[in-house]
This record gives sequence, structure tokens and C-alpha cells, in this order.
Amino acid sequence: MEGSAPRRTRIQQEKRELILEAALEVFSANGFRGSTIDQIAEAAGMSKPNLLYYFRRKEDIHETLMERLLATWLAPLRELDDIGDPLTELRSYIRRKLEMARDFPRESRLFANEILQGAPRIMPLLEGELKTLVDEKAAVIKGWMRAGKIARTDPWHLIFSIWATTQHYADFDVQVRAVLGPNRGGDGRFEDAARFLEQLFIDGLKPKS
Amino acid sequence: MEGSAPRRTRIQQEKRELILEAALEVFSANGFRGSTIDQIAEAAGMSKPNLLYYFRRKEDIHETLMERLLATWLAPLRELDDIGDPLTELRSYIRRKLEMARDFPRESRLFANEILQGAPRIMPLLEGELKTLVDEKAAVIKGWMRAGKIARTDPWHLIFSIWATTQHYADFDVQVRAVLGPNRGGDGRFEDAARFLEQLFIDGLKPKS
DNA sequence: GCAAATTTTGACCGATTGGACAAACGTTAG
DNA sequence: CTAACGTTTGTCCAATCGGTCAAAATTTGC
Repeated sequence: MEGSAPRRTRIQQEKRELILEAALEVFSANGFRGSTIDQIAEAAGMSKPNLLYYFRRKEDIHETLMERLLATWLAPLRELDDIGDPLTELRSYIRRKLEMARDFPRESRLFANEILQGAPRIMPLLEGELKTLVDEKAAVIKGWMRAGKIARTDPWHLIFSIWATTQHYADFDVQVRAVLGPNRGGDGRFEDAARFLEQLFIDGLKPKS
Repeated sequence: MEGSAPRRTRIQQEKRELILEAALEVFSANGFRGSTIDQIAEAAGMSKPNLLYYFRRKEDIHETLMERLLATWLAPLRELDDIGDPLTELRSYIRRKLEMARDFPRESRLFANEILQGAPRIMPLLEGELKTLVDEKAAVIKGWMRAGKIARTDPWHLIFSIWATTQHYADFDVQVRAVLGPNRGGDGRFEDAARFLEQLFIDGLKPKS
């Protein structure tokens, strides 16, 4: 990827982390164009020129953030294992994805923002790394279907639906909370969602007897 | 809503429509802050001051667009009818929502953008009109469940899942196409999605015998 | 302790932005 | 024809933006 080792000092490492954390907060809330370097600098507790000493361009921050996040974001799907019990594997995949929506909503929104704008900065990753991974896992799921372990469907659209339903609770959080209201929209909403999604996907995928 | 009738000339009506169409294109692709009045003006084929003659502020365009779209956007849910056969009603609701994702992706992305940024401009609508409508339809669905017409689940999360899965094909279109590749990502992807979603939701909601 | 290297800051710059404004242009009714 | 009204444009402005730069402050290696 990069030509040579960056070779950073202790301060550089710390400050870069601080900036990336602040940038995640700001970018995920306002989008790339909607965020200013000043906002990020303030959130990171430093001046704008100081921030620009660590990242020379605004886009560099975004790029670094995206590269890092993609790995953790795809981790749950990577763990989907050919060897385990199909329904158990899918159940824990859905649960992990929902937990990520709950625990890392900013990361989810950052990606959603990027995709919504046409993924100008990560298109190669989608067509490369992501497609490869999904195709691979779709093949695994197809294998389960052929073996009669789960009902037959389209594995790709199954994966899309799991993404859509789980990430919905991060990306559309304000809408979910507004509709559920103060009572049902509290902390319990993720457990309700987990129960619902398990019923929807797992019961729906049990092989027809 | 508004104090008095706007009383517009023919030219005003036409040009306002032109601007709103252009603004939908630009806003949905770049978000509110990412879009400039110049871009909208150019897309509408007029100069910036000319555009500002019809809408005095950038936010007025966005606001008008949102108000108009919300009605059409919620129309499918409004049509969900207490009287019809439950599974048929739900099936056609899902189909209509998916058709909207296919035929009006810009509208979908405009809303997604707004919600992602925390819905600063339409929060009252979410907590008012939208919540009322969803609560009402959730009650209808609950009635069907009590009558044993469909399997028991959480109606609110069922609605969220239908929103999430269908709108995913508009909002995350570039990702869907990138993952499916040139062959399966063509025009047929919506029919594949329709088949999958019908199986997922309708089969999954059939009452347990 | 001190010199070199690193980090931080204030001042500044050109480009872009949303919007104001008056003058020019077009349209229409009497 | 013309006066009143509606429409369009060029010019301008203040604010904000991403980014530069040199000087000051600090840290680090010896």
C-alpha cells in the first residue's frame, strides 16, 4: 500500500488517533462536505494549522478513517464459518451486525454517507475486496442450501437484507426513536430488534420439512 | 399550514417546478450542505439570482421539497388496508415500497440524507405525522395477529425492516450493483429482490399451523 | 544544558459560498 | 402606446472554506 514505513513519533501517533476519533464524530454527523477542518480541530482540542500538521489535507483524514473502518466493518461477515451449524452461524452473524449498529453507530453512518454520495472514494474497495468477500460467503450459504440445511433463497439478497435491517438501527436511529416514542424507543429497542430479526431470518430460513 | 394562498403566476409555477426538480437531483446526490445554489441553478437552466427570485433561501427549496415528498413517500403505508386480506396487503405494500425504491431513488436518498444528519429539518414531522401513521398501522397489524391471520411479531420492527430492506436498493444502490457485478447487477436485480423479500416476509409471516 | 528536531500558533491568502441589490429586460392589460 | 408589473441579469459583499507560512514554543537526543 504505502511506499515505506511511516515511522512516527509518540506524539504523532497519539495526536493522529485523537484527530481520527474527532473526525469520525464530525464526518459521521455532517458528511464529508458538510464537515469543516475547524470543526474537527475543535473536537480534537487543537488549532486548525496544528491539525493540518498531522494530516495535510482534509481528504487524507477521511481516507485514513475509511481504510481503517472497512476492516472492522467487514469482520462479522468474515467470521461467518463454513464449518459451524448454518442456522447458528447466521444467527450470530445477525446478532454481531446488530451489536455493531448499537456500539458503533458513527462508523455505520460514515459508510452510509459515503455510499449515499455514490461511494466516490471507496468504489474500488466495493468492487474488489467487498465483492470478493460477499461472493465467497454467498457460495458458503449456497452450499448450506444444497445440503438442505437451510431453505433455498438468493444468498446475495439475504446478505443485503441483513445489512439493511441491522444498519437501519444505526443509520436511521433518529427516525426509529421518533416513531417508537419515549417509552419503546429507549435502550430496550435493540433487544426488541434482535428478537424480531431472529424470528424473521432464522425462523424463515429453517428448511421446509 | 400557510397563512394565505400563494397566488402565483404561470411562470412562477413552471419555474418553481423546474427548480424543485433540479434541486432533487442535486440535493439527493450531494446532500444539503454539499449542494450549492449555483449547481441547482445550472441544473435548472437559470442564473443564481434568478433562482433566488423564486426561492429566497437555499433552505426554502429543501423545505418545500421535503414537505412535498413526505406525502408521496408515505402513500404506500397509508394504503395498507384493514379490510383486505392481511398477507395480500403486506405483499403489495412491500412491492409498492420496492417499486418506489426503483422508480424514485432520488427521493429515497434525499430522505436518507436528511435522517442521517439527524433530521434537523423534519424532526417534528417524524414525531408527529409519521409516528401517528405508523402507530395506526401497527395497530392494524396487531389486530391481524390477534385474529390469527398472521404470525405474531413486533409490528413496529416489521415496518422498520420493510423500510430498511426496500429502501436499501435505492440508498445503497452503488454498493448493491458493485457487489452483484455486471451480470446480476443489471436491470433484473429488482425482480430478484422482489422474489427474495416476498419469500422472507410473506412466507415468514404465515401463521404457524 | 544545549542544539537539533519536532510541535504549536497567529496571521494570512485565494477560492467558494449564500445572498443582496439595483438596473435592465419582458410581458400584459387598458 | 404605455404604464404597471413581473422577470432576469451583472455586480457586488461578507462570511466561510481549505490550506500556507514563518515564527514561536516545546520536546528530544546527546
